[in-house]
Amino acid sequence: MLSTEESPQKADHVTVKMDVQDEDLSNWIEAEFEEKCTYIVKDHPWEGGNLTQAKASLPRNLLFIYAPNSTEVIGVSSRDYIPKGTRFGPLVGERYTAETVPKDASRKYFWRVYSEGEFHHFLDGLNEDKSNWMRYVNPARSTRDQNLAACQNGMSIFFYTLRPIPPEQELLVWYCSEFAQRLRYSSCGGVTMHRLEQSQMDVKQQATETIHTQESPGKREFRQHSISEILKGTCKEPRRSQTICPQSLDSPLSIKCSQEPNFFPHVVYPLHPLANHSYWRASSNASAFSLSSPISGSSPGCSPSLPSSPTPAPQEHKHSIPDSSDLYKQGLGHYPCRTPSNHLYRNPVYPGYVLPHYPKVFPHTYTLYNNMQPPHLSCTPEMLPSEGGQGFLSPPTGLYKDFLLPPTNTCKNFWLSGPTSAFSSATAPDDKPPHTPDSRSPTTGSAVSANPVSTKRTSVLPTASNTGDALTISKMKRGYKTLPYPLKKQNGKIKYDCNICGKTFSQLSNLKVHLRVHSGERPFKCQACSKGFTQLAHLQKHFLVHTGEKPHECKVCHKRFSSTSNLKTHLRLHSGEKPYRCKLCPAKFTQFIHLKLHKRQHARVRPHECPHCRRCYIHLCSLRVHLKGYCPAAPPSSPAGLSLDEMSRVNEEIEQFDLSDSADRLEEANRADVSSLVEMEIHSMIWKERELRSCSSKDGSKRLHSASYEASVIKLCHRSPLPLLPIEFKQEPLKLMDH
DNA sequence: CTGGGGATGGGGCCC
DNA sequence: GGGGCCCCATCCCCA
Repeated sequence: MLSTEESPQKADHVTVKMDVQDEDLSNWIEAEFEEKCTYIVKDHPWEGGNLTQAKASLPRNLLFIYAPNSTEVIGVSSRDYIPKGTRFGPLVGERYTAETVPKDASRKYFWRVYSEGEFHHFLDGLNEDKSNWMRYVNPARSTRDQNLAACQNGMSIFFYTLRPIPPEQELLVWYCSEFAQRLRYSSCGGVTMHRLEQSQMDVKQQATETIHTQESPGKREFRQHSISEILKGTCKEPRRSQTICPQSLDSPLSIKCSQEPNFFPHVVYPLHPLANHSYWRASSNASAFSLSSPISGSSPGCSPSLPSSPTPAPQEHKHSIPDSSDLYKQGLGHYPCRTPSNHLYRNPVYPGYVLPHYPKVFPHTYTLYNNMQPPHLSCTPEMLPSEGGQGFLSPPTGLYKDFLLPPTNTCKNFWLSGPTSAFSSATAPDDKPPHTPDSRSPTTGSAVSANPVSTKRTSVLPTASNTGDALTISKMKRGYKTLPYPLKKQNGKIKYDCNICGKTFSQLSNLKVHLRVHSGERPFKCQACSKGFTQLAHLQKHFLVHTGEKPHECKVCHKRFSSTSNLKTHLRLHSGEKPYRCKLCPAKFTQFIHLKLHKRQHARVRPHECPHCRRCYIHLCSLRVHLKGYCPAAPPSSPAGLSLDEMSRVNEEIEQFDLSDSADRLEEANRADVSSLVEMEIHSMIWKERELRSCSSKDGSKRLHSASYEASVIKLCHRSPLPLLPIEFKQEPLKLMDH
C-alpha cells in the first residue's frame, strides 16, 4: 500500500484510503459505510435467459456455493480477492407495501425497509426472477466469520465488506453495529444466533405442551434449524405467535408469554391499523430486515430545503418510533416471543432505540437525466461518478451539460439539439420532460425515497442554493472518489489494479471506467434505441448508426465509414495487406475474424496422431504433451501418477489447448521446451484439482461450484502465463509470427 | 466459405 | 478526476 511518505501529493487521497483500510469497520454506522466505502460492485446485468435473475445477477467476483450433487445454492463465496469496504447491492426483490402484500405470500425472503422509523415497504426475495443473488448470502455466526455488514442506505439494503476477503471465502453477513444496536441485537451474529437458538431451546419444552393440543402429531416435532436452513426457509414453517409480547428477546418473558411457540417470526409487521393476524400467520422464517433509516423514505433529509440540522435528540425519535409498551397496549404491535434464528431478523419496534447520528449529507436532490431511472427520480449528491449518469445530470440551471456537443463537427446541430437530443432526454421513457432542480418540490424527495432505487449514486453540480453545503458535498465526493485499493507502484508510478480481473491502470479514472465492465453499469443510454454504453464516447459513436453519419472517408475510393477502425480495415483492401495468415495453408486475410473462421477448417484436420491410442492433434506440441505420460494406452510412465480419470481429464485439457491460440503460438515459437511448459501447467492444474478435492472433503460445508474451477483450469491452460512469446503478439499475433 | 462492412467494447493518452 | 479522442479487438451480418 502506498504510504503518504511515498507520495506526498496524494496524501489526502491516501489518508482517506488509509482510514478505510485501517479502520475497524465493524463499528461504523450506516452513513459511514455509505460515505467511505468507495468500491462498488453492482449486480451482473440480467437479460433473461435460462438463469434466474437471482443467479444471473451474481457479480463476477463472486461464486455460488452449491449443495452437493445439486443445483441448489446454499451460499455465496468470493471468487477473487475483495477489498475491504466493498459495497454489494442493493438487495433486489418484489416490493410490497402493507396494503399490497398478498395475504398468502410466502415471507421467507421478506426484507423490511423502514423510513423514519416506520415501516415503508417489503422487499421480497422469494421470486428468483425478481430478486438478486443477495438472497443466498448466509448469516455470520460469529464476529470472526462475519465479513459483510448489512446496512440500509436510503431505501436500499447493501452489504459491505468489513475486511478484505480472500478468494473462495464464503460471504457471511450480519448487521452493521448501528443496525444491530437499534435492533437491540448483538453486533456479533453468533451471539444473537446463540441467543436465538437458546431461546428456541427454552421454548421448546413449553411449546411441546401447547403444540400437541393444536396440531396433528406429525407436526409436533420441534427441531433446531441451522442458520442456513432458516435462511433458506428449508426448515419447517413455524407457527407464528399471535400474542403480542413486548418484551425483548433478552427477557425470558418474551418466551413465556407466547401462547404458541414462535420459532422464527423473522418478519414482524408494522404497526399499522390494518395489521391483523393474517400478517402474523404469514410471517415466515427467512431473512428480513426491519430497517429504519433516518435518511430514508420520504425523509426530509432528501429535501433540498432541509437544513443541516444536528443529530436529532433521542427524544425526537422516541416520538417517531412507537414505544413497545404502547404497542402492546394497543394490541397492534408484535414482538417476537421467540427471536428468529434466521439470519437478518429484526424487531420492528425499537423500544428505547435512539437513532444514531446520521450526518445530513443528503440535503439536496437532483434530477437524474438517465433512463436508468425514471425521470422523476432524484438522487443524492454524493453519487459516485463511476456509477455513471453524471453526464445526464441536469445542472442547477436546468440546462443540459455540454456533453451534448457533437463528437464531430458534422453532427453539431444534432448534438446541440438540447433537451430533445438523444442524450439529454434519453431517460424519459414516457417522454415526460425531466425535472429540473428548479421545478423540484419538497415532495420530490418523497418520490425518490419511496423508490428503492433512489439511492443510485451519481455526481452532481452543486447549486447556488446548496452552496452552503458544498463542504459536505465535497467531503462526500472525496469519500467516494477514494478507492480503498491496495496501491502499487510500477516504475515510480501508481498502478491501479482491478481486483476482479487483475488488469492494471495507470490512472484511477481509467480503472473507474473499467469497473463498469464488471459492474454491468451502462450509464450512457441512447434514447433512440435504449442501448446502454459504458462510455460516452461509445454512445456518441453508436449514435452515428441512427444519424447515418459516416465521418471517416477513404482517401482512395472516397467511401465513408462510421469508425476509424472500419476505415482502417477497409484501407487494407487498397494496400493489399493481409496480415492474418494461416499457418497450415497459404490463406491470408485482412481481418482476424476471417482467419479465425478459416482455422475451423483446419481444426477438422488433425495430422498428429498418437501411435498408441490413435488420438489426433492439430499441433505437434499437443501430441508431445500427450505422450509424456498422459496416453492411457502407452507404457506406464505417468510422471504425475494420475488415475485414469485424471488422465482423461488432462487429455481433454490438451485437446482444448490444441484448439487454442496458445497452441498456435507455441507451434510458431518452435521452442524445445514447449511441451515441458505445457506439461508443467497441466501438472499444476492436476495438483490444484487434487488440493481442491482435498479441501472439499475436509470441509463438507464449502462446496464451490465446479464450474469455477473448470474456468480456472481453462484460464490456466489456454490463457496461461506460459512464457510463450513476446507480449507484442497480443495485438498482431499472426502477422508477427510470419517468417 | 470468403470477403467486406457495420457495430460495439474497451483501453491509452492527452487536455 | 472527468471528458474527449484515438486506437485496437472482436463479433455479427450479408453478399
